[in-house]
Amino acid sequence: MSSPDATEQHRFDHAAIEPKWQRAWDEADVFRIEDSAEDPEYILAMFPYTSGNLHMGHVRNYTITDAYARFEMLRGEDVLHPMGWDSFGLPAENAAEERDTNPREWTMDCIETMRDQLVRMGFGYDWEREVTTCDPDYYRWNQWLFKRFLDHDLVTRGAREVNWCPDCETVLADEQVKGEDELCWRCDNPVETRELDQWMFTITDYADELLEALDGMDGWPNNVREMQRNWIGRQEGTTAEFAVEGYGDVEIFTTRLDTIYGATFFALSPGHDLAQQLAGENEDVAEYVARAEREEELPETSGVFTGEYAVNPATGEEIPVYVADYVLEDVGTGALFAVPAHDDRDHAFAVEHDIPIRQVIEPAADAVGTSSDEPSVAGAPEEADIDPEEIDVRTEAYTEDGVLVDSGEFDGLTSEEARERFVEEFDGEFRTEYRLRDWLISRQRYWGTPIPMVDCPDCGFVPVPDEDLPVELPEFIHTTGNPLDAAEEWKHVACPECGGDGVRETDTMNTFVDSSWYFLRYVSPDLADAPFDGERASDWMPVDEYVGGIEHAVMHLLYARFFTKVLDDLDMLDGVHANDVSGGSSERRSDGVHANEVSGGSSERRSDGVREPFTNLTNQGMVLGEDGHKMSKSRGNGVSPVRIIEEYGADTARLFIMEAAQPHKEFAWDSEGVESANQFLQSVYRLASEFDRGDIGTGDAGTIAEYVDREIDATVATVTEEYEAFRFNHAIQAVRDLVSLLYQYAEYTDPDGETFERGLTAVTKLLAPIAPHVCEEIRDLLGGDGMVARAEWPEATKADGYEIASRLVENTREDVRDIIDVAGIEDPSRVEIAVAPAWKHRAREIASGADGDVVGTVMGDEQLRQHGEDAADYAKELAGTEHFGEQLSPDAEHEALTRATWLLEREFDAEIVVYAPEEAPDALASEATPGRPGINIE
RNA sequence: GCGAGGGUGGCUGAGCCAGGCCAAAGGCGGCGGGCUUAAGACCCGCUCCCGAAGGGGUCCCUGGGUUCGAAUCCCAGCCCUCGCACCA
Repeated sequence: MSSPDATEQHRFDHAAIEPKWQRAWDEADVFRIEDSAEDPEYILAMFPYTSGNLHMGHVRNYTITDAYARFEMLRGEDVLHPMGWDSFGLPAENAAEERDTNPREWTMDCIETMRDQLVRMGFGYDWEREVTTCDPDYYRWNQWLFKRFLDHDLVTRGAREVNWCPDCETVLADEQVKGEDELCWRCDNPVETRELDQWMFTITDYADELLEALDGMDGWPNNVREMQRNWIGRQEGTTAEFAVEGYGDVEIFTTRLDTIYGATFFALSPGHDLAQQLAGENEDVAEYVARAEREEELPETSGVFTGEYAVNPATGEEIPVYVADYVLEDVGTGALFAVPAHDDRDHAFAVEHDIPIRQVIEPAADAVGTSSDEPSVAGAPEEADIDPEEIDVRTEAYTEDGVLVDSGEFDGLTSEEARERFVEEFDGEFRTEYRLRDWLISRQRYWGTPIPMVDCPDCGFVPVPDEDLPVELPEFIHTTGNPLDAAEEWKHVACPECGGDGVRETDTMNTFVDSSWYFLRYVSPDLADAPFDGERASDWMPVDEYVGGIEHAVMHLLYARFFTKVLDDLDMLDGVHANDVSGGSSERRSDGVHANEVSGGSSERRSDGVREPFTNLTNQGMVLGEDGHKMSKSRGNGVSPVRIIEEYGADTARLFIMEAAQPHKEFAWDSEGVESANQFLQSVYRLASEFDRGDIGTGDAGTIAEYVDREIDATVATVTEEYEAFRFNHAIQAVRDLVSLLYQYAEYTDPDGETFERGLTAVTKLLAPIAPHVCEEIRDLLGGDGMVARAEWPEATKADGYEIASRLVENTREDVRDIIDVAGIEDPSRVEIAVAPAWKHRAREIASGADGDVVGTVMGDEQLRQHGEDAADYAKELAGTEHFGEQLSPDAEHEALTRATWLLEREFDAEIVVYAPEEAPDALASEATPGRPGINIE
């Protein structure tokens, strides 16, 4: 594999250096953060589920936070960058079954393995803050918090429809029901639905705030906020009652009360109480309801007439009542008045069932949409009117707002006015409906947090007293159903209230409860008398940078927001809002996924503070397999992090991942890219090593050193900006360019030792957040004080006029190339370069300030007139220029080109002469203009 | 259907928010050269068209518009990706 060639001695061995530095960091407590730290940068990655192995998604996620955390540390920030384990959950039970062990042992083994892998990746965590959710010291606080929620009426218990596997005797999550046939994932038996009493958190109490606060969260990607908005699904509408003779009033919910005059039938969902009742009396209805229950999906227009009629409160008319599957039980009230003229589904149903279609809304330009707060652009045609004549509701529903017609005395009202008006007219009630349901936290599983309640025949459900917490899990029992249910000894307990025979609640909590506040536990992981130190949490929160997968866009991120708001309302997080108002708003992220508008009118509640756990959120993109598809076992395109660590080392893996794409974008694994990352690291090491051994001779400082110095400063400035903006790939590119420049420098001449070392040191620090091990090794080699992990981030700004000078040099080089190419010059021996004389700069200056008569203004200048014809010609040229970019002074141009002479010499292998402003031969100087020197090639 | 994000040179992908050396970064692929016995790796150039001195032409999904000036801003359309959805 390795032949001992010359460069071999300048290679590093990742297998040797990585563990070495990992140990060194650990021994020096580099990543410890003191409790006394004040408002540290809180950088957090979503903690992993303890599946047993890190995958590339984890590696990417954790490389991002680690690099950023190290960067902030180097800049002198206190950094909180903790790690923990999302370690409860059903897979552990299954694994335990398969392997004949128990979930605890299995999980603990997984944690050991995964922690080891994290360490091997070189991730710097404060392991003293490690949090493990399946540890009783953690989940006791789930129980404690559950009780506080209970105290504050945020817990309810009620019947819910759930998936039930009769064979396994347990509830299943939706994800655990396979395919269209709805089979149990474990035993392949058909799943039933059952109504069970379940514990729930009333997250719906916070629906409005959860929704409205999203507008101000400009550190979050738009798509996540939108997904949460969709999920919460607020609908503002109206309820009203329709009387069905003999059966009383039926409540409906509608967002289009304005169309009520057009209601030509009434529809109930098959699950609606009245539908069920009618099924008992009418065979057709019974048959249809049964069919709807049995079959997954009925045709959209299916339905059955019940023989009953409902009274339209607007018209007093009787309209037929149907049971129809397209009416959903859990939307609104499960009953609606149908307006075929103005709703697509109602329309289709009416056509199918031969029900009249009555138009009651006509299009009207000024009634479309809501208030038009944007004055129409001058000259633009009026808001596209739709000709009422062109609307034919017999063929298609007209679903836009408009003006009422055929609505009795209300004709002419706009839809919006009508909705307001009709609420009173027809005894309706404004109501806001949500798609969001209360959060069902009950799970009939073993491996979770026991819900701390005791069911007493006399007292009902009684909470376990705080002093008896935690309710610990009993020994795992292999059984088909819920092992807690089978744990007889554990289950039977005295009622805390009356002392009588009670039975423990055998449901455990959904594991999303664990992850809804773990970021608070990191603040004070060992605290014994509270879930977290409120004061410190108030100072340290919110999390400044939260990074994780998009799959948690709704569930976890919504629950965590909910918890944070509740904890604040329980006065456990006093300072969070106060702190949050000023700090933490995200300036960065020009990645386009963030909000472009901040809500103007903030609600009153928000003025109290943001009450949000995560200021900036980044969803890292997926790491795809080499074939461009999602990595999966079945495709066999997975790449194992451990294998990569072994073969190339953690630094290479980290570098490759970070340079492959910006964090939020997906990218495909690419073994050539990995190879290239590795080679780059080796070449950085080689350069340092050669320099260290004196293989690179050193000479005097001169213009080349000046050039290199400026590039070093520029690189430092660029890299700093790019890190701040989470564009690590751009940062790496800049470092690569600098390394390449250093190579060229050493190749061209004996470099100035000081400059060269400064360059190497800068590279080491700039790269350290991403490839920390090699950088430590190089720093060691160069004899730096202490570790890079604790070094100081270099400070530098780009030199004055740096960008303009770079462009000048680059353009000049390109021009030389062009000329040689186009003129077909075989072997240039001499290149003469002359910057423009000062008077041209002056002319340009004057021209840029002139309005109108450029030539006149320029020639009006006494000094310029002395240049006669030449000045006039140039003035004409300038007159045609519309935009004057910034340019360097003649001297600065001369200096910039002189500094870059070596690059030209090196490239063209010719003598290079750069004339000072007034020294050039006239012919050459006359060609030159500011920013564009005259060039002569022989 | 509603909403969000996109469409850039052979591919990938920056730039777009804050319009101006933008024929448009970087990478890949391709071409030429260096190094090498050779291959690989590495290094240096080229890679829209025309051009015998740095010039000209065309170009950033399509079509309009704003502007002295548009890949960038505005309008309309087409297409893609994602989220939600028999949602009253």
